[in-house]
Amino acid sequence: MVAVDREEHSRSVKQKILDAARELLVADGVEGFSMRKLAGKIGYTATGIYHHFPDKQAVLEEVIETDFRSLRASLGRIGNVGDPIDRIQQMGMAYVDFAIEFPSHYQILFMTPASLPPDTKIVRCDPAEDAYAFLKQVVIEGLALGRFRTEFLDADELSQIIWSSAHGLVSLHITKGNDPWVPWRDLRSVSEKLFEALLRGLVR
Amino acid sequence: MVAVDREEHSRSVKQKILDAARELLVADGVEGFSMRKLAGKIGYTATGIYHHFPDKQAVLEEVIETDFRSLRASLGRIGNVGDPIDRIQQMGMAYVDFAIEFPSHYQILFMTPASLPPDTKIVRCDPAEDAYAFLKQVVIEGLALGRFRTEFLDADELSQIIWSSAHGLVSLHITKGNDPWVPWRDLRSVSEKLFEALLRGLVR
DNA sequence: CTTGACAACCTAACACTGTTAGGTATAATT
DNA sequence: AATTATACCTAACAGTGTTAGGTTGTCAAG
Repeated sequence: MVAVDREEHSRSVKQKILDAARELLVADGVEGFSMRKLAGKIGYTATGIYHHFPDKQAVLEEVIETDFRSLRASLGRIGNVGDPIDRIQQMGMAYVDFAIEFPSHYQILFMTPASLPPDTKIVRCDPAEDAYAFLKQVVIEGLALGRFRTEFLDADELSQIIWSSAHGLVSLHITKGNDPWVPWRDLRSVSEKLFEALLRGLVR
Repeated sequence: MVAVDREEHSRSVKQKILDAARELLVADGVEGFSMRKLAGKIGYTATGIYHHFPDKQAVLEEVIETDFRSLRASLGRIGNVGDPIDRIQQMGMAYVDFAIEFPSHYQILFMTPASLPPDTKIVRCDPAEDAYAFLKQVVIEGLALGRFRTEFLDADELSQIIWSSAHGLVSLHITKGNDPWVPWRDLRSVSEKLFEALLRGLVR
């Protein structure tokens, strides 16, 4: 076995870990995800994983980063042409669809506080950051076209308003979706109505 | 020491635990809250607390229930008179103010999935449920007065839309409030603008 | 006044968690 | 053939919530 084979093998082990991690995350959720369980799924001991990943967070981040590409693709597919307001609505729906497809991913990405901020030096790039940038860019276009009411001048303020609405719906569904005292309506259809109403209230 | 004194003492111990729990929750957050730390604050051992509370969740619930009364009072102060749309806006702001004042409480109440639902028999009454009921009642009034657009007929759908918007803002602030890549605007002023825009898009 | 009961608290322990230190065997390189 | 490094292991640490069982001290009853 030569060095290149060795690297290849290490890469395949890493991939095996990631696949098992995704499976475990989907099956057992964020709370049920543990290094020992993950290791058990591939016949390893928990410490064995630390030869391929620095820590638990790194494993989860890599799983999430991979699956997050589907949202990136959806957002990219919406493109740069057409009415910015329409595109914001479409982006919102893509965002909701991602949360529906990967609720545990979403939970880690958007519902878990980042550990204390002294990570400032090496910025583990955050997919959430990209999604925000995507939205803000379209908001800026809308502002340039004068599509918003005159009291809205700040792209960050507008982005935060829109992002919050989408996040509120999906995060409540994730945390309270099984509580019997909320007669939940279909998430997608409510989302559409929410975006329509909100944007109607935002545009000029 | 007679029986009544004994009860009184037990109650004061219970109160001491609750006070320490509130302090610990505010200081160290949800993640930093542990039974051993809580016990340490009052010179007890962790197990000692279990003679006054069945488990950790019960301690937190009682702390939260107490402080939640301030939101209940605010919502009650808004009353049953006046324009329902105006009242919804006021309720939203009261909700936001509660989240600002008690972020850790809010995190437990609205951002943590209730443990598996077989609690169906003995319903530990959930303050979140009350808040939702408050909102829904005013939404129903608005519906009765024909204040909403004709496509909105369902009080639950409307309530969920409005609740989501409020929740999205405050929950993102709590989880991502320290992330440097979001230039957060003032939560209260953004909230006001969000509610105005959303309600403008909802009303007839 | 003694006995029994009960409350309130303790120490130990269990089953977990993420993570680190240190050892071992196997494979690749010199 | 000797050395080095990889990939894995066991054991352990410091936590977590929680339970079992023992030790007080104060109460109520005989």
